[in-house]
Amino acid sequence: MINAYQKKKQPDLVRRELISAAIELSYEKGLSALTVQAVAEKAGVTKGGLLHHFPSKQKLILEVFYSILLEIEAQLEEFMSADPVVQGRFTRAYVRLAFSEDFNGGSSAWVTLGVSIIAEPNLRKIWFDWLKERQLANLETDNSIDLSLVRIATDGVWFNQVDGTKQSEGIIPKGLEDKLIAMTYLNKN
Amino acid sequence: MINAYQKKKQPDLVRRELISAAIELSYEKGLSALTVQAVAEKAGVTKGGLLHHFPSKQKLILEVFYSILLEIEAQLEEFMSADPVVQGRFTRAYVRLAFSEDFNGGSSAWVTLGVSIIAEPNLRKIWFDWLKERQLANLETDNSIDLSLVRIATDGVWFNQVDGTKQSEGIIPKGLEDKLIAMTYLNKN
DNA sequence: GACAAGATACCAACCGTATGGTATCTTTAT
DNA sequence: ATAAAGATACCATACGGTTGGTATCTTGTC
Repeated sequence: MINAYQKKKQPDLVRRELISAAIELSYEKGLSALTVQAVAEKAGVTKGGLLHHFPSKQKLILEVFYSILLEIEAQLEEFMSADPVVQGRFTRAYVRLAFSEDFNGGSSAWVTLGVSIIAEPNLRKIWFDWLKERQLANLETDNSIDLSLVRIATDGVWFNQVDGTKQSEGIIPKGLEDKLIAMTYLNKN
Repeated sequence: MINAYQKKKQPDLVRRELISAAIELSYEKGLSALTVQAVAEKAGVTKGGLLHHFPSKQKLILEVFYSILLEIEAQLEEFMSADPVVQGRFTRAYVRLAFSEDFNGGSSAWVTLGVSIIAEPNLRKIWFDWLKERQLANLETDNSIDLSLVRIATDGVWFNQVDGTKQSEGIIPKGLEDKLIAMTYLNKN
């Protein structure tokens, strides 16, 4: 038996591995199955190894949450800067993000984690604070009631996608993305 | 000291008390704080007492979930039968429910529990199955893409209301309910 | 209407387990 | 050599659930 100590050390990789393990676990088995043991195992590390990187479970979950927020933020930026029209481009980015493959599909992981995590009051606050702040930052280009409607509908899309099964396709009609995007170009109602 | 055994027995009341205790707890402290101990205490009963009514924690949560579904169903029925226009009335009831006082406000409890519970894969399935079924039942009156959009937007409203703070008023614009209701009367797009 | 007798409601104490966390060790990297 | 990465062993606790007991409620019988 080869000694487990003799693995090559790749701390950053392990860290990332731990975070995605946490995401996947919470997606597959629910938040209640998110034990440090299970996360560590899934990442191919022992509990001690995990706790070396994250001082507590709370901190782990927090970091997972922030990493998701960061990725969302990055993708939003990307969509926004690719959009030639200024008016409503934050809202459009929001829509496109919800329908993007990275967001649902195979790695729908962090969609679910987002929802799961909103079940926890402290994380809930972080999320809504973030959302509010992003909204304020884009007040000048995305402030109509119609754009609000689109964004809220997008939350609904997001929410319905949590259901991993193909069933959501029955709930979210084909062509909804286009319709929502189109709505962002109509100013005034 | 009076013996605790000598209290009057009110099984039905205690049962209800336990269910609302579970709802409130999950709302205030998150799903992770939902221990049988805490629920029992909040309901003024011992753990043994709780487990007499509900054979397991799982069963308790399930019953809580079903009780919420039942109430939602009842309120939907009420809204629908009060609606003179047939076309789109399921969708309108859905909208009105999301904005109703019973649904958020003081007893926003079960809103949150709804979301919390969706974090649990097994309950998630029940929810989406129910939703799908309701949708099929109202296929003839509520089948356009526009109505789908309204319903999905309503999910978004619901979702944003989970944030208990007054902040949600910044996200959900005044007059959105009227707008959504109005949208249900436009057939064809 | 009284009363036995079973059923129901609930309490108090306990149990096994699994979990988050700590302490300490070995190995690798610099 | 020193620090970081990670393993192993261990601990205290809190959790879900069980058990056995004690009240109260309900029902059936006379």
